Amino acid sequence: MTIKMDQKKQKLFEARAKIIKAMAHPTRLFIVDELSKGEKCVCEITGMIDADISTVSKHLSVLKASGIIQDEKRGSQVYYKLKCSCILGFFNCVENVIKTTANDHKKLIR
Amino acid sequence: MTIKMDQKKQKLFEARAKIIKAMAHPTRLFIVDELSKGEKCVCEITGMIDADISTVSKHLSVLKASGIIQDEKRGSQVYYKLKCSCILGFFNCVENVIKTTANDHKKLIR
DNA sequence: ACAACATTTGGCGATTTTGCCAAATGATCA
DNA sequence: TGATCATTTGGCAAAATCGCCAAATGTTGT
Repeated sequence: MTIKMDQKKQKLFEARAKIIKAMAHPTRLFIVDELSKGEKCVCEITGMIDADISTVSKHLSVLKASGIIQDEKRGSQVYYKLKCSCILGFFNCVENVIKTTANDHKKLIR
Repeated sequence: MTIKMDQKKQKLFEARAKIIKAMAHPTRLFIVDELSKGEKCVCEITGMIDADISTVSKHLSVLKASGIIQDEKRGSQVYYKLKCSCILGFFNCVENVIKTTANDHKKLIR
């Protein structure tokens, strides 16, 4: 019900938003950043995050449902890894936006 | 209170998440996509979206607050445009994730 | 089978986001 | 000045998200 005319277009943007939404949380962003260095099991990830294990698990399932990461069970542990390394391009651009904003603030002060 | 040890790291990921969060909505994604083709005034944008004008205006202000877009008033109209074209890299990657997921589903069916 | 470990799921209150309406603000023009 | 157009802001109810606890599930080793 948001974008006019085209039903398909609407669905397309919803699908895209779901993926971006999956990254739209500090903890999940941190997880993606860590996984970009290589696969990790849940216990390694929870060791780095100050939240309940169940909370971390839910963050992981959001990322998995979006198709950004994938899991693999080995013994009693579950290992997660990125499915698309292009995700890292996000960070570069985000950093760019942060820098630009910081620069604009400086200009205002000058 | 999410990522262990480092206070600065925490703030960094929060700042990044804020920017990604700004894109994490179908309507806002649509707006960014449209603005990637060139600047547009609010009335042009609202003409393409089936929602209250005030709703669109609020979406625009979220994008503006995140530093992704900027506005410029000309006469009685306000024109918006992207601040960083790298934002478009997001779409490519998102499309990639969607395709990969679709492929995985096909494999399951086969 | 039982205890211990790793992870996920259910549920629930607290917080945040969303979207509409109505009202306010600002610019243009008669 | 008053009317009208363009846009933003305030407020509020509905919906979605977040994070904890407790409980369930699955695995390993005894």
